[in-house]
This record gives sequence, structure tokens and C-alpha cells, in this order.
Amino acid sequence: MMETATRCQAYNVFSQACPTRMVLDRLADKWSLLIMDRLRDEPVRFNQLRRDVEGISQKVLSQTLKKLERDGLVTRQVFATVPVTVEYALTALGHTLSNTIESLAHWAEHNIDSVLAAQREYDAVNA
Amino acid sequence: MMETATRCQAYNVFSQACPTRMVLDRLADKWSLLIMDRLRDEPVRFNQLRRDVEGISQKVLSQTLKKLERDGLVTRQVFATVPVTVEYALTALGHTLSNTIESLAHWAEHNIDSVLAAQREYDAVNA
DNA sequence: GGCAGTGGTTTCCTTAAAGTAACTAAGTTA
DNA sequence: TAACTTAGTTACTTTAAGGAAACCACTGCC
Repeated sequence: MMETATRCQAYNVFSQACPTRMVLDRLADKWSLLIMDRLRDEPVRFNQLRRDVEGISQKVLSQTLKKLERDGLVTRQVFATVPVTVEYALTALGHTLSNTIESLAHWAEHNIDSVLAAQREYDAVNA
Repeated sequence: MMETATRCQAYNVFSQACPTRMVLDRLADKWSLLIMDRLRDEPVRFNQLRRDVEGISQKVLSQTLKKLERDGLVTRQVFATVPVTVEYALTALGHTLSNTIESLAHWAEHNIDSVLAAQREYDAVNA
């Protein structure tokens, strides 16, 4: 039986049944955060997204967008132009999450040098 | 040739060579964020961590802790007790990151219901 | 001597995520 | 008519992550 979000919070985030952990699991893939970050400032079309998020394949982009749409984080809007235009954008819910994602990105930008230094030091000691 | 963090920031986070993306990649596994969240308030011993973070195996816990230690986010301290005690704790760097992790966890706690509702609606439409 | 507890490592296997490439469809241009 | 664009899907393969179980060393306890 699934616990409610409230119960989960009252117990612990580390429980397997906790929905919070489900969300964390969902975002912890290779591309979701990157895509949401790209959508932060403006709606972006499929192929533009594919060009901007370097290295992602058509298949995985499509899959990931579908998941994000299913989770209510992203909208998909089709325009009957020729060729057809499909625009992806963050929902209101998606925008509330993107603030956190941005702070994660900021952390990475500001601390990447410390992380790389730590890695070098660790590797030197554990040669 | 590896770009510097500054160059990366000036260009874009979405580039494959960007170190920021390396950090995002590293954190986007199944357990890292969860472990760091558990270490947030106090140092925790190996087996305690294993019991608290439900579902993680001994091997994966050990691997993940090593990665976090290598990245300079977690320290490992051995006490010569019997049986031996090994305590894991966040570094100063790790603490700066844990604030962001906490906000991610908060987001999940507050919005899980919206996400689940969106999923139900999506599944109903795409039956 | 044998079991318990600590904190791991090693091996083997399964599974899920991701990559590659080819294919579709609709319409526009040359 | 053939090629190009958009936005995908499908089939197949590869890779990486994770899980299961057994093993190690150390020592105290009974």
C-alpha cells in the first residue's frame, strides 16, 4: 500500500515507498535536468533542443520529453505550420522546479574547480 | 583540450566538454543525493547508512561513498575501536551542496501530489 | 573453537538506460 | 521527381549501473 506524501515526510525520505524518492529517481537521469534548464527562459522546438543539448539522440530526447510531459513539468504544443512546429515549454510547476535546478547548476559552476582539485588530490594519494 | 570552468560558463552548460555537466552527471545517479541528504545533519557510520538508505547494497554504498569522497564532498574517518568504526561526514564543500539538495527534496515533498495527479491525467488521456 | 559484529572486496549476473541507424509521414522547393 | 525539412518511431545493440551472494580481516565473547 502506497503511503501518502504527508506520511512519507513524517517518516523518512529514505524509505523505498516514499513518493519523494520516486521524484528524485525520475530526475536523476542523464538528460532531464539539462533539458529543463534549457527550457528555463523560453519555449524551444524539438530539433533546436536536440542541437543545443549536445550529445542527446533523437530517441532519448523524445523519450525524456514524454516523461517530463507526463510528470506535468513540460508542455508540448503543436503548430500546423509546414513543416510542422512543435514547441516545448515549462509548465508553472516546471518553473518552480527550475529554480532549484538553476541553483544546482550554479553550484556546479562555482565549485567545479574544487571538485576537480579534490579528484586530483584523491587520485594522487590513491595511486 | 579541456575548457576551463569559466570558458564553459561563457559558452554553454549544454556542451559535452563542459565540466559543469560532468558534475551534474555525477550527481544524477540513484543514490548520491540520497546519501548526501542523510549525512546532512550528522556523521553516519557505514552500516547505519546502509540501514537508513533503504534498498542500497553494501557494494553500491561503498562505491558511491568512494566517488563522493573523491569529489571532495564526503570525508571518511576510521576509528580504531573494536569492531572498527568508520564515520562518513560531509565536507565544507559537501555542506554547500546539501543546501541545494535539500531544496530539491523540499520541492519533491511539496509537489509530489501535483506530479502524481499529472501522471494520472496523462495516462487517462493516452490510454 | 565457533559465532557475532564491524566494514568492506570480489565475482558473477541481470536489467535498465542509452546509442545507432534506418524508417515514416507530410509538405515545399528546385 | 527527387531532395529537404520537421518531428518523430521502431528495431537492434551496446554499455553502465545495480543486485546477490560469497568471501576477507579483525577481535571480542561464550
